[in-house]
Amino acid sequence: MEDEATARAVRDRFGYLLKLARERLAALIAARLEPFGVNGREVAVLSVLAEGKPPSQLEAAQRLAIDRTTMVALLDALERRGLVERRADPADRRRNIVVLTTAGHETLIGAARATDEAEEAFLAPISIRDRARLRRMLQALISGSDEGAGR
Amino acid sequence: MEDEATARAVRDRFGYLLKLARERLAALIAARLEPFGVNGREVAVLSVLAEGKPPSQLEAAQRLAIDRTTMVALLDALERRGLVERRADPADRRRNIVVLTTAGHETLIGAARATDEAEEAFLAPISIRDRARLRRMLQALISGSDEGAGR
DNA sequence: TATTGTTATACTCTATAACTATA
DNA sequence: TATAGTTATAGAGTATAACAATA
Repeated sequence: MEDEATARAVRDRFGYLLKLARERLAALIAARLEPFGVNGREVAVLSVLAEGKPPSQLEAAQRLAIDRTTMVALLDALERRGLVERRADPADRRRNIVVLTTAGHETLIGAARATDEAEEAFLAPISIRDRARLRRMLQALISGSDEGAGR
Repeated sequence: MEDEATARAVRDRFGYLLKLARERLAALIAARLEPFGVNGREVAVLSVLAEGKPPSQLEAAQRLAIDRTTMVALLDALERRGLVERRADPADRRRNIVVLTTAGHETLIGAARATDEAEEAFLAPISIRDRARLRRMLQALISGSDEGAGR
């Protein structure tokens, strides 16, 4: 029985570690993304639109685990800058198919590379082998829940 | 050269993995903390107050990597519920030393245990050995920056 | 002059509820 | 009846600027 039995150091908690890790990565990404005029979430949206066949707004939101109402504002901003276009789905006119414009594709190329560099800088303190381990562990921790279908 | 050279899957990015991991842990903690009437951040504050000698508001904020203006509202809420007390520092009357009340200490005991259980549930998908690895990796990634002094 | 705590304010990210148009 | 997109709204969490008290 220790003196501080109840007071496990906050710095050892995973909540704290995950918070700081994410903040550090976000800062690195933000710095490298600045020249492209998009933020990390917007790059994620552009990436999703480039993966496989163009999704509807709802599908895009689900792939990113964000709310569909959040996606509306996100796409408004991207469309205003001419990076994406909404097109009514002929097969189901309730849906908007979202596609990258040429400008959007070009922005994605540069921004994706910048994000890769930021991740590289983030991961620099650990070995290549540990980076793969870390990715696998995080994936295992995430799929422990039934996320993905969720939101 | 692949077809999707620019579109590295969003799900493979560490930003996405860290976001979802943190969300899952937060949900597990929130569920187990409900009976104690405190949230995760408040438990973190109580923990910091119990570690070593009682800190000032600013010191408590720095140890948690949160802003001192955020700490004001956090302590207001905890003090209103009788879990902490602010005491003017006799040595420097600009500072408030923040201490746990008896009720605060009792809440911390139960809430810290509940948080431990939530972390255990969160980490269940990976081996004990990997949990230690994960903690070490995250700590290495965090200290790659000059956090801690920051804010 | 600088620092601690405080207040006011605002911004980001997120979620809920209710509406519309389609199905 | 149910779904996709939208709007309005609100709630966390955070940060900035400016102020009072104190150093």
